Amino acid sequence: MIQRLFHTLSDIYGEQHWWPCKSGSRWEIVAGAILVQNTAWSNVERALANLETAGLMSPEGILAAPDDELRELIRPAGFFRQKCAYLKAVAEFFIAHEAEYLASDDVPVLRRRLLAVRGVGRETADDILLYVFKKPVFIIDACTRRAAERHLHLDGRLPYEELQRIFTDALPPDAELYGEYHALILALCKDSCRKAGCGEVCGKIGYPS
DNA sequence: CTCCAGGAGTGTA
DNA sequence: TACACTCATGGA
Repeated sequence: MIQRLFHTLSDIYGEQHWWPCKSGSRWEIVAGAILVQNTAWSNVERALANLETAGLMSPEGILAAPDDELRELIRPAGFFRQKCAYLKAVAEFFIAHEAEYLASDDVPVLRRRLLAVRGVGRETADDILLYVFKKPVFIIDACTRRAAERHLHLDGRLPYEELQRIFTDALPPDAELYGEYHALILALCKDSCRKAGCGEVCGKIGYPS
């Protein structure tokens, strides 16, 4: 079921080539992962563009910027007071451990340590492990839970790691595959399937009409 | 106008 | 463990 859904989505939406930011630098992905928390990506793009224009698209730049200035730059992404503090905490961690995270493959340990950083919860930690450091970690977000419920007949309210294990048990540990799958699920999420009058897409997937 | 988007932290029972 | 609450902007 899980593999079939992937191939169906892949046929419909094609290659997604994520993470969607312009430079694709590791830090830009980290910053995006923090800024996108409970926020539309269109708002994150403005904040990232502001950081770029201000010359602060680096962990060192984030740490050097006064809170007042940083908050103004990221304001479009919402929750700017929290996210200002989160970005600084993650910047410090990133500077200290980037090389180590590139070298190590001990995913459970890397994940635990990321979760100890202020502002990094399960989903953000997995965003970073997968898209920044290319570790085979499957991301569970609100869209994944909805897709799991509607198209895989799973309980979307299952605990994070439990739902995650269901996906990883059904798939080979391939970071490329996990990244595509997550991107495809978000493509599905933005599509019409969660609205009334679901069209051709839902028919192919088997969404009950 | 209301609703909500690729969450996380804190407090309560 | 399981909820309720807070944080904030911009688009539909």
